[in-house]
Amino acid sequence: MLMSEAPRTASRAPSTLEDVARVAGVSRATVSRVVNATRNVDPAIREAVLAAIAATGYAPNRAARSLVTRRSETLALVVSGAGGTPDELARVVGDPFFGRVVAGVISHLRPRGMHPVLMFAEAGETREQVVAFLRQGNADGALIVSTHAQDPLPELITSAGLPAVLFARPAALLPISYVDLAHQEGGRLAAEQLLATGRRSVATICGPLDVPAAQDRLAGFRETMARRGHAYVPVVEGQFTQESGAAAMERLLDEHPGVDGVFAANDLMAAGACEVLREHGRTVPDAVAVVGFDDSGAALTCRPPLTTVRQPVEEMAAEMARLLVERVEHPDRPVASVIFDPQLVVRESA
Amino acid sequence: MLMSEAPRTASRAPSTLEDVARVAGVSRATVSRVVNATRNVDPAIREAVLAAIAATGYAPNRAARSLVTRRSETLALVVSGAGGTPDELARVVGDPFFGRVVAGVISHLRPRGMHPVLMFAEAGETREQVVAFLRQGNADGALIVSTHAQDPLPELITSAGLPAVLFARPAALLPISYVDLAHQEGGRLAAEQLLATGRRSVATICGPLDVPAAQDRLAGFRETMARRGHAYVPVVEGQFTQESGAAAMERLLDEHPGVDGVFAANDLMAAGACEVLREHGRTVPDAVAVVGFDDSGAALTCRPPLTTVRQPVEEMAAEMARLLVERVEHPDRPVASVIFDPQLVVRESA
DNA sequence: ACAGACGAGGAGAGCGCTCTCCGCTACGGA
DNA sequence: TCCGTAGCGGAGAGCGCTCTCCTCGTCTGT
Repeated sequence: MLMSEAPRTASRAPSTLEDVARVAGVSRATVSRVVNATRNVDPAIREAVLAAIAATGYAPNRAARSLVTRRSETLALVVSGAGGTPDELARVVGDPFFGRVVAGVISHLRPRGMHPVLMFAEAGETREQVVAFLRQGNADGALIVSTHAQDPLPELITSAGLPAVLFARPAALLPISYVDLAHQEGGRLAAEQLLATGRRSVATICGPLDVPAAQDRLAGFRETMARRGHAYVPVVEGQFTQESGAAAMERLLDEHPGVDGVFAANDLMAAGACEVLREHGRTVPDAVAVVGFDDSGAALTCRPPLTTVRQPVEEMAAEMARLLVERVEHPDRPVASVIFDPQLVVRESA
Repeated sequence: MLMSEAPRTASRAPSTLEDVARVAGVSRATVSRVVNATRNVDPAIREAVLAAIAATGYAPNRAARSLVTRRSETLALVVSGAGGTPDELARVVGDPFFGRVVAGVISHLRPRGMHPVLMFAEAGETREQVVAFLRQGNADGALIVSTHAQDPLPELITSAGLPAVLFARPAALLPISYVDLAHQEGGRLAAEQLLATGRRSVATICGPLDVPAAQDRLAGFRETMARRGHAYVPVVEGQFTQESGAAAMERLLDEHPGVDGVFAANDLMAAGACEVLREHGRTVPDAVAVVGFDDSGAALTCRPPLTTVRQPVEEMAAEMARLLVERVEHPDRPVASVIFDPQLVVRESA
């Protein structure tokens, strides 16, 4: 192929409905009806229109359509609370959790010919940008994944009257739809797995206690342990990072040397714990069993591979998309929430 | 906050330019000029308009604007060649490489108030969707990251006359802009590191040889080795997967038991090689040094952490965005390419 | 003091599409 | 035979914005 004159499938001026109508010898309205399959059209005319569309290489102009339908057929996927630097961004985006969210969202949107716009909001101003973006009609609604519990974005979106669905219940009471996991149930699964493998001295590394999900995981874990006769369970708080998990494990070994089972509120902390245990010569799972949470990539790369509590993230994300599309189409319906059940994935660590 | 009557920052009918004009007592044109800072406007009038905008809660309608400007102020970020199932999607999106690309793109786009639309194209039909999406004016251009060398999307886009920038040089000669890495230089860095650590019997696990990048890495590696007196270097071809890296290492150990240094053309294969070496009781780096390529997450989770050749992915992605924006604004300028230099990251494996 | 130039606001024509009417034809029942 | 009705195509009015003129007022130069 020569560099200079590339073949022009699309010629200079893109063709319009008017052009197609002229070629097909019908009115704009009829072409529109064929394009949108909006009313019965005589088969012969339909064919003629289709031929004209092919001949002219017509592609409907989305801006013109949006202008009258007041719909962009686009959703925003907002990661809120992410840091602004490329490094932090890369960390968030590179997180397998994010990948699973995107995959779930896409799986619902793609069959509908929709594609998400990716946005990241952190400092005050970028949150306003998100709201402005939606208010300008760039997107019909927002799928919001907050990395922090106290994220103000849901409130902003709600008070602007824009459709949105959250991943995880908002910290404050808000008239907004969300999907979430039965975190307590996840804590219960972890407890039962540890007890089932015969552990007698069990501790837990919980997540930051201002995060509702971390609270719930801990509560479910504790309650189940208590119900099985373990009234006291040592708890150390981590920050959902591998380092904090390692530090917590050090402390646990220090204060409770006899520990033989650990539930970490996410896989990253569990991986940190495993590393510390190995350094201390405690084999996993023989000396100490470890259960993680999330079933992230860390669960697989960890040695040994982690037994963990899996969130059906893809399904949850797909449900978010479903809820949002539904809300965009029927703004009058009440907000809804869907809670998913976690699942225990047994690998080698417990 | 009550669930029923949320405060309406944006009232029912969004206000238009017309509304603002009426409130400010000026014409639509003047308001437009203020909004777009397109011409000098009398300070007093300007203030009045600004006040009216605040009072009405006006947000410009993007569809209407796009209709006349023929610009969507949106770019598509296309991952082409990705699998269609949620699992495969999650794998691609969860790849730290993708995260770094997104971070780089965002870092350039966000200051300009632009946000990328995420699209995945795999089978034939979804590629057409991407083209249709662009032709409808949903996005002004495409940033394309192909996972396979023989991806037909660049050709499709080019022949439709749509602006696009590729990550990595296209396999076929195409009038299209791209950014790429000096892969040969990367191969050279790997060779020199292995030689610098005193390795005498060096082999390489190269990537699929239909991928230009794999060829270049191999060529750069070989040439440097040859120049340093190592005329023959055993080569085993891998498929850029951890399994293929492991298999290649097995074969290398079998055919060349004396090997004491290995350059794997990506980190995943290097990780596979490390695992096999460990199983065979060869310590890394003492018995065998291993150098990877990419500096992906695998380089860090690998035991020992990999010495590897890093691509400045964020910068490359940002440059892609820059090139594309430039091309959208000046379609008549010739296509351009920018080649980045790799960097050796020394960790523990070599 | 007057002509010319310049600067700034207003009027109005669309951008390409959807959607509500309206009109025409064909057909069925009384 | 005639009217009611269903079905389908056409006409035309915007959707909210930008942008090109046009007009008018003011400022400069002689």
